[in-house]
Amino acid sequence: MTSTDPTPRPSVRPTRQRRAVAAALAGFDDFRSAQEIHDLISQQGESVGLATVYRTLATLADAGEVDMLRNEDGEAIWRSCSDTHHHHLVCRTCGATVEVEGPAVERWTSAIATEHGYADISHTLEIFGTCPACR
Amino acid sequence: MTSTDPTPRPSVRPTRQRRAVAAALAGFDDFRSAQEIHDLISQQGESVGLATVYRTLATLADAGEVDMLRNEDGEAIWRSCSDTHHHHLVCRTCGATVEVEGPAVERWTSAIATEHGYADISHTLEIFGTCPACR
DNA sequence: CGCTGATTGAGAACCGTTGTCAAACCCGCC
DNA sequence: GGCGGGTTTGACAACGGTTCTCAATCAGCG
Repeated sequence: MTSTDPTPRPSVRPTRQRRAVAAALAGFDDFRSAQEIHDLISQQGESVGLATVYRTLATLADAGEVDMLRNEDGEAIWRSCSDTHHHHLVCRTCGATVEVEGPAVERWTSAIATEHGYADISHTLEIFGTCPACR
Repeated sequence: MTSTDPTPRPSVRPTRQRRAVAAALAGFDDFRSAQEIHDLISQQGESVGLATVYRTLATLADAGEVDMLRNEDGEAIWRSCSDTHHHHLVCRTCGATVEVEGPAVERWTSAIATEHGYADISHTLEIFGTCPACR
């Protein structure tokens, strides 16, 4: 509210815990739940509280550095991501993930939305299947 | 496992409770949570256990008579639907929903999946925006 | 009418996620 | 190097949606 406030950014500190979460994410190339990430960190000898893992993931997601989506059970799963808009093809058995881009889909969704008079459009599209290795 | 089993269908009985859930669903044309549906039934003087509401919704969803999807918090929300495969254009302000079909999207997703060797494909696609009335 | 399997409801259990709050920590400053 | 104050953390409780349990009840059929 105070427009004269001289410190607009809350200053995110690079702590050991945040580094551990980032490292764990870098070690995966597919989507993992917060608990799995927490387990991996523990197995590597580090100790980071589960609440901190959640907090850090939420921060990273806000910053656009990780994708967060929900599996079919409604659980949140995370993965580091490229910075362009894209969708995912996820193996529902092993979690193997392929990033896919679909200009056609982008065009189709905005066309449909415009056609119905909807503005300020966003969309979610995820594809689930069984990957070659899991069949 | 017993391929000789003579009664493949478990026979779903049309009970008072199931009728109440169906009636509640018919009264909405947008997505509602199980608890909201349960509340509506209570307000109408009927008494149906929450667990029964969940069970009935799950059954209806299996039968393809209602759509179930997840909002951004991961909660399940339901709505009665037409029996063809389709997606939704949902107003993020008032919840107004338009059912849309996208043969192009269906084709695109299965093409992408096949291309990467994924089988047994399913997908989720929802479009969010602001409807004409809410702008 | 009586049988039998399907269905129900109340509440406990479950589980992912978020809130609480005192202790620990980081960083700029003296 | 030592301080000071806001940031971050972790252990744990709390929360909320969903599912499970199981005895009581019900629906349809002979």
